[in-house]
Amino acid sequence: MTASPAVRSLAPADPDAAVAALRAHGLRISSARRLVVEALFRAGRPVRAEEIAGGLHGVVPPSDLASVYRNLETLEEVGLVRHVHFGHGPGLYTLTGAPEREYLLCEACGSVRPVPAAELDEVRARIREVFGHVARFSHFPIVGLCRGCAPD
Amino acid sequence: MTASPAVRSLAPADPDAAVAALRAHGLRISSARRLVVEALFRAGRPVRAEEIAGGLHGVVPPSDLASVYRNLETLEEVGLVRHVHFGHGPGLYTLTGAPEREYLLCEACGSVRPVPAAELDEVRARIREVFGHVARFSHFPIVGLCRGCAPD
DNA sequence: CTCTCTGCAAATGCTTTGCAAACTC
DNA sequence: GAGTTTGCAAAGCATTTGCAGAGAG
Repeated sequence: MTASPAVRSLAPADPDAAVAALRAHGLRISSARRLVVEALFRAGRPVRAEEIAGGLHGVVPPSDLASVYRNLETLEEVGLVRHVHFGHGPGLYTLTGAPEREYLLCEACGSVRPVPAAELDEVRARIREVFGHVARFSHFPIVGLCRGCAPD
Repeated sequence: MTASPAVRSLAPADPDAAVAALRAHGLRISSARRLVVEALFRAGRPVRAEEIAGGLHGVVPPSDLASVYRNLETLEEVGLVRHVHFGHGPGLYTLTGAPEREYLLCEACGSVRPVPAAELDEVRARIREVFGHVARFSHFPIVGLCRGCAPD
């Protein structure tokens, strides 16, 4: 069984593929929308809406913050984007990807450790056994103390 | 080995004990401060700052929102209070307690399931084995699908 | 040509801050 | 009295919304 093109459509490899996916959803491709997509690909990590609007330090042209938020929302509805909350700051937006990543946040040193979702499957299985609950750590990270900050 | 009085001081059983703990930290007991403490004991569940300021539906006298926030912050510093975030709304404040509770949040039906922290110790152990990370689920819940909402 | 999407500005929701007066110790 | 803490008002930050005009299909 080989990977079908349909599978790829969930995690486009580049901005053009992402734009094609948007068109497939009946969405129009404005320059503002394309820009958000480009910015997310360029960033390659979760970023604030404001960074995108600000042009990612000159990497893409600056654009309107409200439009960025509207587009991020649209892209989330379509499943191309998601966002995470580390602590109390603004939400951080990132492309949904393969491999999907989930996060461990250290509340002592502030470090964020992204891990492929599969590495948390054992933990997920344990949670499901005990509570019948299927856990996702992609919207909120697993908060605690990283190896360096935990005692002994 | 019997429980010492010192251990109890971390989780006062009533408003007076809590107030005594505050005094022990050199804090003054104003009526606004006492009121926040009373409200948290009365609520018995995580509540919004605004609910406290609003008097918890007539249970305590209404008070100033800014003072409520300031006092919640002070109480958190002292370790008497903590807060949780379920989704995007306001933070919810609660007394630190014995047994401490952590939360499972269903993103489909919105249900919140509080569980004694000890019930998550196995899960915590697994996370520590794999990642060396000591997890706490008290600031952010474990988000996912509850038993009723998860497929098969 | 139609309907979506944008840019701007203003509004919203939660939380923090400045400051003079009130209160605790 | 000295030093906290309050209440009020205003500011701050992230995000959302209204609306007329621009742009995509």
